[in-house]
Formats: sequence, structure tokens, C-alpha cells
Amino acid sequence: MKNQVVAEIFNTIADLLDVKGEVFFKTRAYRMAAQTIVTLDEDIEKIANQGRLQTIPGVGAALAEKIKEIVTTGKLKYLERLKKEIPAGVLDLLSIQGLGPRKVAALYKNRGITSIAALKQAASSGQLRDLEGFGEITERNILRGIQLLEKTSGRVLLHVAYEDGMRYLTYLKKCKHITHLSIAGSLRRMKETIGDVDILASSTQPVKVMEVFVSYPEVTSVLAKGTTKSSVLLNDNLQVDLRVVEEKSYGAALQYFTGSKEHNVTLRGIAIRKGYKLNEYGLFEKKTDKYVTGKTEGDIYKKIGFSYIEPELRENRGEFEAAEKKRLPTLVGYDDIRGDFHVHSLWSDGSDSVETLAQAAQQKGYSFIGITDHSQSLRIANGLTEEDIQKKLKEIERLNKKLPDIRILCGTECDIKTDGTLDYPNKVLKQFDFVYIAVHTSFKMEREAMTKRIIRGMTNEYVDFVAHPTGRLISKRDPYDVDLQQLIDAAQEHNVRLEINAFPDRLDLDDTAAKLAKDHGVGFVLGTDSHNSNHMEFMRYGVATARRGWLEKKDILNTYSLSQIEKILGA
DNA sequence: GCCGTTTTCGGCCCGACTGTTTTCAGTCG
Repeated sequence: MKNQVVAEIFNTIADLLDVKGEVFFKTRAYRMAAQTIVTLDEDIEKIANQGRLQTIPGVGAALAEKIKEIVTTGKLKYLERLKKEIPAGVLDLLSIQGLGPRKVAALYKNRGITSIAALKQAASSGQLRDLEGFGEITERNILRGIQLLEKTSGRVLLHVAYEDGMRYLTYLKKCKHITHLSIAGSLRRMKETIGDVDILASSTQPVKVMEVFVSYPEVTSVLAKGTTKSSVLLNDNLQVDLRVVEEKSYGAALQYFTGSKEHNVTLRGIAIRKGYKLNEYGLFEKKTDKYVTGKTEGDIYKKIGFSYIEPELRENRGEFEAAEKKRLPTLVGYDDIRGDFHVHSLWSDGSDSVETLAQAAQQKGYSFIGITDHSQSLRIANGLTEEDIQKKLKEIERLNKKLPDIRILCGTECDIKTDGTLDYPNKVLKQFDFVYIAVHTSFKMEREAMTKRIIRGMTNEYVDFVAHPTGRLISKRDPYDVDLQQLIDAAQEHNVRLEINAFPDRLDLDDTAAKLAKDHGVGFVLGTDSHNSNHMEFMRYGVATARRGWLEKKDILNTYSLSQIEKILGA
């Protein structure tokens, strides 16, 4: 699939044209096309070969030619030309908060700045303040932006933002001037990483609400403060924005500030075609500017002709088509989960006993917990020998009698060796209630060998699930090189479920891969990969990822009743 | 650069806030 390649080139062109000062609509055309192409189910090369490029929305004659060139030669002369005009480092400057294409262009043209390091040097020595449109405050803001980028690379993991956001909400709920209050933005959509936290409130006293907002104890600096919008920085460097609107605009504003940007652009386009105008204040008749609705999101979607679209689906990945045809999935709910399949105990590298974990699961209202310790060759994680397994089985048998309200399932997270054989022989594997297989070694294998390795593991008759199928660690380690499509086909063929690992830096499979797998009839399990009982809280991020992948209750084994699960697993 | 149930030309989402300005450009979402 060259879709990603084409999309990246188009996005780079858009950035370059922006800095060159090209009209906004042209650069947007490149970005829109890139976004569409990357979410296509079909291979762009195939579409190009069949001469159907211009059937892709947002692709006209000019872009079709460019795609053809990329697909056949792997390069694009137009991009090479642009790159000669603007050095690569200049585009890096765009990632600094507060710097857009105009300022970046000014920095490059008037000061010859082509890297973040050079910018930092120039700003700290006061060389930018006499540039037109710049001043001392701009210099300080640039330095702060660079510092922020260095510290957090701009985004934090979902769970960090979620916890910060929830604490902030709890604080704001005490403010009696607020009538409605919600998280918005990418956090409400539960994206795997979050740039900043958006909060929305309705009030008749916005100025007072802003006072309360900026007085939150965890705030270290106030970045902006107006009557409808304020921004602060928390002590962990996360930025939080608050918008305050009137009651009659609350739904419209919630829709607007939840995004995604791509979802909203499409929705507003559709609204216009139907004779409306949609903004954060409400849905209006286009001709008369008369207020139609805006109190709730549901009203707005309904009026424009759709059923309600859940926040996790608002990525412009086909949700409008589905909503129009009444084919939106009924997403798995955060409360539908009846147990956790992936938990490590003291037997391997976890820090809690099986009993402690089982009690924690019971407290969460679960009906089962799967204890999955590592297998023997993973010495670094204290993998279990065959002898250990016998002892562990006995302990679990005893605990199941002692704790009748929760079923403890004895599983394993069994290593897939480099040749695709498993770390335990079949006579051992068959003693477990269920078997996860996983790659923990030799991450750097060639694509073909890695794909074969995992698929061979899946063909073993005792294997039920594949743990963290791509091995990625968000912003730390790339996924190993594996042919996802082949993995999905094998999962379907051998009736093996793929895991959505809920650990915040894994979320593996991710949302798009999960959707792809679902479309091919694959089933799923959720596992937190907990190494202590507190980690079991991470389940919500697994559910969020499942929801973003359009998964329903029936797709996920954790939502089944214990008796159904026992039957399916033969446990 | 794309697109058309008003349009093949002229729109394309737009409002809030900041900082640098003396009335507005740039950035962000």
C-alpha cells in the first residue's frame, strides 16, 4: 500500500506551499486529499492503474497526475523543486506552538533560520524582536514553545490527559455558575495521544467562570484569558482550554469543539448543502440567519439528517455514510466489560498476588479475571517453568473455591519463538484455560519472516489470542514489521482472537487496525497487561480504542457471560 | 487545487484571542 507515502508527500507539499505563502485553499486541497487517501480501504496503486483516481473525493486532474507519478517512480518532481526552495528544517519550525506559516516564512527569509536550534539561539539573544510582526513577547513565546516541544514532543498519552481532565472537571463542578460541563476535543474522542485538553461549559456568568478556571491549584501559568475562552498550563506542562457558551449554544459548541476538524469540515459542508449554516453557536438557516437548534448535539445531527454520531467515531472515516444509511455500529459500552484477560501476577513479573488481583477484579464488578504470566524462555520477566505452572494451577484452584464470586482463569502469555514454534509444548499448553501468544524477542526481523513467525504460532490448536499484535509502544517503539492483512486473514482462518491491549502506551491493535480486522470478520479480546491491580483501570482505554475501531459488544469476548466464555474457551 | 439539485467561475468555515499594531495580521481550533 503506497497510500501512506502519497499522503505524506501531499502533506509535505501543503506545508511547503503554506510557508511559500500560497493561498490557503490550495494547501487545504492537498491536506484533504492526503487525509482521504490515507483512510481509503483500497490500494492507491490499484486505483491509479485502473485509471480511477479522479473518483476519489478531493482528487482532480492535477492531483491525479501527481499520484500517478508517485506510484510509478516513487518520487515527485514537483516536491523536489519545492524542497530546493525551502530547506527541510524550516518545516520543523511549524511544530512550535504559536508559529504558523507566515512567521516561519519571515524567520527563514529575513533571518535565514532553518532549524529549531538556530531559532532558539536567535530568540534567546534577542535577534527577532525587530522583525516586522515580532516583538519581545513573541521571542519569549517562541522559547516557551520550543521548551514545551522538547519536554513533551507536543503530545501526551491518553491516560495522562484523561486523569488531568477528570480532576479538572471535578474541581469545576463545584462552581455554581456553571450549568453544563463536559470534556471536548480529542480527549472526548479518546484519541491515543492528546495535544491539549478542551473543556466546555455553559454559563450566564462567563467572567466568573474564567476566574474559577484560572484559579485551579494545578495551574502554573495562564496563557490566555478572555470572556469566552481561556488557556492555562498545568504543572505537568499539559495545556487546558476552557470555552464558555450560552445554554442555547451548548450542544453546537460541544459538537464544534469535539471535532475532529475533518469531521466538522464535512458536517458543515453537508449542512450548507441542506440550506443551513453551522457554527459553535448553533445551526442557522443560511438565508435568514434564523436559529434552528443548538441545545444538544443530537438535535443538530438529527436536523442535518443523521442519527447521533458517537465522539469516538468523529474522524471522517465513513461515519457520515454509515449514519445516513442507518448503519452506524452500536459501540461497545465502557460498562459492558465483564472481566480482564491479560493480567500478570507475582508468579512472573507482576507485583500483586493472584488473590489480590482477583479481589480487585471482584471490586470492579467483574465476573472473571485471566492471570497470564510469561512463559519459560522470557527469563527477564521471570517466565514460568512447567513446574511453576503446576503450582500456580493448584493455587488458582484453591482460590476459586475461596472466592466463589469471581472466576480466576489460568492463562499464559506464551512467547512465539523466532521460528514460530511456541515456548511450551502442547502437553503444557492444553492445561491452561486459555493461551495468549506474543512476540517479546527479535523485534527487528524481516517483514516476511515476522509475519510467518506469528502466523505459525496462530496455527497451534491450543492458541486462543494474540497479545499486542504489532508490538508498538506509542512514541517509543515502532511496530515490528508485519503484514497486518495476512495476520488478520490468519486470525480469521484459525479462529484466533486479536487483542486490543489496553495499556496506555500500547493500545495495540490500534483503532484503524481494529476496524480493518473487524471488517474481515475477526474477533477480539481486551486485556490491560496489568502488572499490578491499579493497572486494571486501563481497561477504559482499551474500550475506547475498540470504540474508535467501530467495535460492538458482540465483537469482544470480554462482554460475554462467564458461561459463554467458559464454553468458547473450553475452560 | 477542487467542485457544481443556484454556479464551469468563484467560492471554499470562521470566531476568539494575542501581540503588534494604530486598525489588523497571524495563529489556533
